[in-house]
Amino acid sequence: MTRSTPLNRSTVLDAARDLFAAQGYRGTSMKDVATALDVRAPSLYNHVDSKQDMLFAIMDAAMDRALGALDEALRGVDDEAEQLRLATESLVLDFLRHPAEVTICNVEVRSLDHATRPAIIAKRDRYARRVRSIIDAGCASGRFATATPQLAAYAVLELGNGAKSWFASGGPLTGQQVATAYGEFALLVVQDAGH
Amino acid sequence: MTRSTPLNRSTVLDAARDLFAAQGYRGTSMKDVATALDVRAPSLYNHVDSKQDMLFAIMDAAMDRALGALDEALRGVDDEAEQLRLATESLVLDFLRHPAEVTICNVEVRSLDHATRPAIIAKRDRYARRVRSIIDAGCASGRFATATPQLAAYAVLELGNGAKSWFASGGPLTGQQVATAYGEFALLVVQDAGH
DNA sequence: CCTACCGATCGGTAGG
DNA sequence: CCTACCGATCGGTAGG
Repeated sequence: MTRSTPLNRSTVLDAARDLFAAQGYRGTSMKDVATALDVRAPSLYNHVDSKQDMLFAIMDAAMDRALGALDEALRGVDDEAEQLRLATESLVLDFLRHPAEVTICNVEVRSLDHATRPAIIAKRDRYARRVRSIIDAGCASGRFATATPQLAAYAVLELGNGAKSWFASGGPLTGQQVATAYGEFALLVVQDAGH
Repeated sequence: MTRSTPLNRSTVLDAARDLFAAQGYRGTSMKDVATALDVRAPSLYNHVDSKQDMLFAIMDAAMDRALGALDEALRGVDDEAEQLRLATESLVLDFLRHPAEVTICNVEVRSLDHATRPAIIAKRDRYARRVRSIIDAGCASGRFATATPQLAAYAVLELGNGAKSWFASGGPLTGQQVATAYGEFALLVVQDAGH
């Protein structure tokens, strides 16, 4: 009888990801990760340097993936309204497809070593700044009409979490249907009431 | 020289709250809490039963406070649009005034004992259901016009987190200004695009 | 990949 | 309110 999953860096990180998301970084032991893979804890160190190494690798890859998806979604699109809609859909779909990574990125920044935390924060800020700059550009061109563009940006960035919560609660819509609805919400948020 | 803060259940819970919010429940030791109060760890047990007791007490009180604030905000208000605006403002102001408790309620449900977790989940669901029922009522009366009322409810519930993030980043507006803006956003979200 | 083991820290108790 | 201490568990290493 062979092991259900081969043991390598990728499968170790996948197991750690699921446990970190469900129980938290501090609430997960190396033994927990090893047990999920049906090995003993010391064996993990053949594939990862440390528990902290796993956390950073998971978060860094998740941020790169989200940033790449945003780039891809916006490629060749000039209209600010279309940019905002597509950016929101990209964000929502990323949250729905990768809820474990997103939970970890939201919660475990505080568990990162002081040495590596700034690198993750920088990528998170880059993501936020892209959304904010779409909204600012739309306000400058007159395409959007909100008096509080900064607040609108934070509201839009939070929509992914709303979609994730809804999806986790077992709602019946497909991911694309949810993403489409939230893309519409984002466009509404950048319009002042009454317009 | 006397101690800066008197030691009683209330001050112990306040210290635990700040540390749980900043470092997480599992990332905070009884010694950490005791050190913040300038005593030794065993002394805490004169005021609380256990670490788990502190977590539950903090979360339960926070949920009761939020539910009470929502009741207060909606008292005597019949129009669904005004209800949704006031509910959103109440939610946002609660998030801005009590960011530590809100962070704990968002993150540490998984750290609750299996025996006490359902009680907290029930209160959180009660809160969500009130917001959802406002939106459903507004859709039924024709006051709102969204094709996806369930998704709108999750989006509105998430707005408080957006406000909290924005506030934590050092934005220059007052809490009431942020709450007012997010109250407007909520009303926009329950209108279909183009209406 | 394993067993055996390290020092450190954990929540909590005894007993005053 | 303290000191002293308990068993359990932690991340990680030695050595094969």
